[in-house]
Amino acid sequence: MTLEEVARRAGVSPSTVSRILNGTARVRESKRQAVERAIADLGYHPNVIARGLARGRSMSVGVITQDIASPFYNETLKGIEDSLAGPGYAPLFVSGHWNEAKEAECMALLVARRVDGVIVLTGMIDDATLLGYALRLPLVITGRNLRGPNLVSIQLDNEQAAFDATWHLIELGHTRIAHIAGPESNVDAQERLAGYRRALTEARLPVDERLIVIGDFHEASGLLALNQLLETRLHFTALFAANDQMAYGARLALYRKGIRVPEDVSLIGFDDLPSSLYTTPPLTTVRQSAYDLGKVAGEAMLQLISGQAVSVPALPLRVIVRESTMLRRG
Amino acid sequence: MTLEEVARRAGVSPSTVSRILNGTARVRESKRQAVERAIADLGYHPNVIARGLARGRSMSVGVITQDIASPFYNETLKGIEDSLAGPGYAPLFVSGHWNEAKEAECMALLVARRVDGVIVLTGMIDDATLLGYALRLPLVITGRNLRGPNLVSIQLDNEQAAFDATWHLIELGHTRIAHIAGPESNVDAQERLAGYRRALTEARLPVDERLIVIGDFHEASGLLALNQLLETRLHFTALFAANDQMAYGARLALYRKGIRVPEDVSLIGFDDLPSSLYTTPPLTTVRQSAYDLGKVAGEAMLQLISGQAVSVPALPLRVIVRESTMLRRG
DNA sequence: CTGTTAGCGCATTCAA
DNA sequence: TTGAATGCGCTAACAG
Repeated sequence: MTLEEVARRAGVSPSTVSRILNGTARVRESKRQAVERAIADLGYHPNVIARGLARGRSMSVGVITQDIASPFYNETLKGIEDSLAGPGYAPLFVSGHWNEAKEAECMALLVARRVDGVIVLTGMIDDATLLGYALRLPLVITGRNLRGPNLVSIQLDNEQAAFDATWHLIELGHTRIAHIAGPESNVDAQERLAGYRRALTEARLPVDERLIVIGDFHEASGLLALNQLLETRLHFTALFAANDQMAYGARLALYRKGIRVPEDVSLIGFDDLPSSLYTTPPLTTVRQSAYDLGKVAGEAMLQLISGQAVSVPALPLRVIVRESTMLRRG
Repeated sequence: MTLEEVARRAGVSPSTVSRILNGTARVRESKRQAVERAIADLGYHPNVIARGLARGRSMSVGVITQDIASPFYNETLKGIEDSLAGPGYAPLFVSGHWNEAKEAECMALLVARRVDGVIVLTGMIDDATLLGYALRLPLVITGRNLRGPNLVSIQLDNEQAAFDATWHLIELGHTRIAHIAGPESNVDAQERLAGYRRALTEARLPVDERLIVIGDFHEASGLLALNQLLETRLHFTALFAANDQMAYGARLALYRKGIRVPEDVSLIGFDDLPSSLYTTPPLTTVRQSAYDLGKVAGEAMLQLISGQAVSVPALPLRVIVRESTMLRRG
């Protein structure tokens, strides 16, 4: 099924069919109907590949994610998919696996496929390289503070949200609050740690460095971190994990030791993964709408592509109080 | 950067460059080197779109999933991505949202983009339609028993695995075993229910239909189902949920009522989601390697595309005993 | 072994 | 308003 066959069957020229398909010019009503009939009869679908070649646009945007199976970024991918679908764009997902070299490969792959833009979800690529890419195609990037032409970065106020999370614990009367941080190289992790510190400081509480232990954002590291914490025999009545997955790990470690949540220690996470509503007890956490993040990123990309001014709405973060935190006892 | 510019810079014809790029024919070593230098100098990347047009192959395969953010199928997508990456294929993910009409749209979108094949992860489209599509392009489909040219279906023995899961409970001494089933229209759900029934029957235990309640594979429905079950005031000491997500919901409902797992009721799920290792207590479940499923599907697709004979390795399912099941008390 | 010549299916000039 | 001609970047005969 080609456009030419449609044209022949409708008794018009290929250009006319193309015009009708794209609304590029006015066409006599009778011809339009003939063409539409032909399209229906033949079950014709325009070849997006050919169209891409001709127009120089592929109608697809690349998305570099770290792991397509990440419970947090999944939701973001969904948001991207939804925002792009309307205007006929398709996302092309590639995984960088937290690896700078791999990420560069991904970018090359996307460039080779002539995507019309790339959305980078918190990548490892350095800022300079990224600005270089922005010279060639529109870029939307999350979790970074970058300014540049052809580039928009979407940020969430991790620092403030971490402050709020820690503050929630403080308000509940906790003074010995441990923190499981994310990888030191990760900007989000740094900001969350900073927010934790600021909250303690503003509350005139000491920051005990021994109460801060580092994980890698996965469940296993949360479990490990908590065991480390326990080995120090330091006293603490509350725990702030830099993401929900690590909170899950910590929660299991606590369970293993017979330490109750929230009676013995209050636990708060960060992300509000869908499953956090179903942990036992349901996890108090910071909601960042991963879905909205994706949606906003996709919309920004569309604006970038079409040359419009981009406006990025604020993405609010807020503490969702559930049952894993409670007033300090005694 | 086009192939033509590379040719000019290397002092050869475009065809020669193309041959070197594709290994289509032997080329004099000196020219090869000149071309390779030119490619490096220019930072040239072949235009996959143009190549697709010329060859009639897009080097991409469509993947129809129900929800790109599904914790189970995520892993599968990852497997697909990995298996396709080697030979230079890229997956194009689209979500059907458990909706037959939407799925048809997805298929149209994929056809319009001229994907070289489509992998359908347990779709809602009926078999006949699917066989129709298989006339036009290679199809790999999971969770169904279909035979046909240009089509391979990958199945897991859900019935046997559900039997094993139920049997595990029976061996632990449970005789009153409830089941939270998946949607009646879903083949996997049907098979799991059948396996549950067969296990009871083989153990000469009565099948109490009131102990079977239907969910939709999401957490919330598991919670709801359990509450329904509790309202009947029927006695049961074990529960088999047709997937882990519903098991999570059920587990929370139990927690809310102060019913202990596994002391008061043993709980077993199905899927072995990554997070099932971190629930409290860690969930006994049936492992189906979602990742392997994807890998196998991707490999089958590659074989189909290249016209090779397809061989689908068996995908074993097995019960992973963790801490949510125990011997029946008293 | 290599260059020349046609398309792949479509959008887009340019004329009419 | 419409058709004919041209080209997007590449591959694949076809000659040599």
